[in-house]
Amino acid sequence: MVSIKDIAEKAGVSRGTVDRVLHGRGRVAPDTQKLILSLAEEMGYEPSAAGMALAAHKKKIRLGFIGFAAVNAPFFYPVLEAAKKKAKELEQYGVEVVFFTFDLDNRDTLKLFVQKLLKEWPDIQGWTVPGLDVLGMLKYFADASHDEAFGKKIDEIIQSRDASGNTISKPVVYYNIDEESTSYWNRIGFVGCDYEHSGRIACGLASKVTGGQGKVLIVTYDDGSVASSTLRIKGFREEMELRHPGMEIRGYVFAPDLQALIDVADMAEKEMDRHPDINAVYIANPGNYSICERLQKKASERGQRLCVITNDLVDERQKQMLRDEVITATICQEPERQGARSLQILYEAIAFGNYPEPAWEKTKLEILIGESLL
Amino acid sequence: MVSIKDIAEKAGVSRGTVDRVLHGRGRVAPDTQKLILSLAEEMGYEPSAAGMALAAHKKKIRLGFIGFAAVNAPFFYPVLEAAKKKAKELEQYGVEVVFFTFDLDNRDTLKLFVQKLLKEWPDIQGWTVPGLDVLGMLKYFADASHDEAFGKKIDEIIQSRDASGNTISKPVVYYNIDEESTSYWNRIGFVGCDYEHSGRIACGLASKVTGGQGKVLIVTYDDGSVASSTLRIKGFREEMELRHPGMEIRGYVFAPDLQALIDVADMAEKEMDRHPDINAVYIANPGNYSICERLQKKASERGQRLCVITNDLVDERQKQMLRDEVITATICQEPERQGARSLQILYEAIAFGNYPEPAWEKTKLEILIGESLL
DNA sequence: CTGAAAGCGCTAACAA
DNA sequence: TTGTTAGCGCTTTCAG
Repeated sequence: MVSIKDIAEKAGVSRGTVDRVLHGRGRVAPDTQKLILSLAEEMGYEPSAAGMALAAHKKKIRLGFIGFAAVNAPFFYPVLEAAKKKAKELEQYGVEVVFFTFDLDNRDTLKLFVQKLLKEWPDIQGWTVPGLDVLGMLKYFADASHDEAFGKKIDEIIQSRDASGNTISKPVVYYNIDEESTSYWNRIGFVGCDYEHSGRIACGLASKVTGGQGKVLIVTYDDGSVASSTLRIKGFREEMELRHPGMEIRGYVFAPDLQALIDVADMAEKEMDRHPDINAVYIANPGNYSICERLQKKASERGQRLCVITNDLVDERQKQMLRDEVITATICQEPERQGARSLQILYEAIAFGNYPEPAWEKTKLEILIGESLL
Repeated sequence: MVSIKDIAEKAGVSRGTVDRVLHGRGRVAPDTQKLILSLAEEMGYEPSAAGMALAAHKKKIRLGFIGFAAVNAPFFYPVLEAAKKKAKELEQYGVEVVFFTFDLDNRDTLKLFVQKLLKEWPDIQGWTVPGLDVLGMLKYFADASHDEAFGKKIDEIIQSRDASGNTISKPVVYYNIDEESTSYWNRIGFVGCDYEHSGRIACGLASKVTGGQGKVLIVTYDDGSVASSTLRIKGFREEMELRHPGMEIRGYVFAPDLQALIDVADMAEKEMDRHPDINAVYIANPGNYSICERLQKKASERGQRLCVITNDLVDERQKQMLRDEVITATICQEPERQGARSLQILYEAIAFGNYPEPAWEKTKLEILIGESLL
């Protein structure tokens, strides 16, 4: 192992100088610069991760993790758990992670969230957020609460000042959803799946299970405008047209407004009545999975089996449906990795100046069937 | 972050004493011991990973990775690549990894392997091996080559001496296959899949694709005694009997000896002729995948589609078959993780005394279909 | 049984 | 432009 000290000795300069050259900070005489660089090259210098990490302790790094309290967003439960585990790990590197969670359906949690944010933000050096327009939501919340003080603060939260007093945006890593439009902060990376690809895989599965003759009902638990499910459906359609000529889409059920969410299953049953040849259902985002049981029942009354494809693996009930073949397969997107890697990437950026390349770290799209579970 | 120094100051002792208590090395007065332990507890002491890693630099850790040169064992290519990547990473922690690879079909590589082993083994502090009886194979090789000197050395290779001069076995982490019978070395962990579970998943897939009515031909590219495929087949059968009453196994093709390997595809075709209702083939270990094309052709002559399940993802040709639906699905076992984690576990054991718990780190069993690839 | 001290590799503040 | 130095947290050796 060749260290900075070795190079310094061989070059007849101090360790500080070598450090400056290697990191391009501060001015160094061109000759020594060249000497040191070539020396580093030929001696095969590799920085010591342990040394760097130890030195980074002095930075007293604090990161903020913004996420959903998992009560009404079960998908985010494993994300949050994994983030907490990673936080414990980072603690061993002298890093503190502050968790800011809220539940969109619960104004109290939002209020607490805002209070905590107001208290803690100044010395948080970087953020991890679930690619939604969190700041926009907060602004909306501030308006709705007539909380002008908070409304004004929001922009500051993501900013810090550099040595010369200029404001600079703090680094932010997105997870789960990549929202490029929220460009008001310094997005350095994204950890999440390729939703279109997810839809293609769903189509492939449905095709194989139906012998290439799938007649498909598509169901989404949203108003049809949510990025994740529209992208999945796009992928599904494209794959179908490209490679599965025997398949057709028979219907598309979604909830035009929030109230209608409870009617989704009814609407889906009606579609099945209208199209008796439907033999596959694609549920493009997590929701109330009791729909699977209802549709499967309808199919069995006809003496058929239904291919049901879902996404993610959110609770024990869904797992049981997989085991019972009520759900044929579910496509997952490594939620644990989304929580863990987003924090890790942020840490490495702040501690060592390592910016992720490429910025999009794609999570695997895993196919799970009943037999995958234990 | 509370450090050993903080505890030492509060307890009015030196850092050395705290260290001794925390690691149970050396004798410490019972009172101070208690004091320090309670102090550590209440102050919430967590050891700093960076500090430990930096201090571990002094150990000059050298690890040995034993594996197959990937020429005739394509499964091991990604394993080896991942191990090399991990080795680069560990290099940044002051660790050197020495690679010892050989090709069982090539005596020259074996000879080189042995020479390197003889030269390097004394200061290698731990090993990573592909759970096969590598030492047994080497003994066999030594006998066959009349290389007595080497034959005698073999046992020493995995041993070192402790302070008092006693021989102790060096820690060894297995990957891919867990061979508990090779108990002559100190196996501290294993990274690999659950082969029985792999078979269960294969059965579940075949069932879903055949509407629960699969008539299955099982093919293995070995003499029927290799652990990985026999376990997979066991899992397949068990799952079938337990949960898929409509399925049946129609035939079982394997190669009684090495010569017969080239006849496997012929034998399989014959089985398909004998049982015209065969609609699924399970190829229980990697081999010559041209068999898939031949059997698929036979099926299409009958106007049928065949469900073909394979294991692992070894080359471009197999990938193309997946895309073309010649292979319906393949079940993978995270080869990259096997290479990377086995080294990481070994490092943490030697550097920090962290022994893996549980000893078996199970890799995921991933289902890949054509649409999973790009 | 305990303390003192050096050192692992790197960084950053300060002095020259 | 460069050198010096202290320090990040932990381990280990050497004295006592």
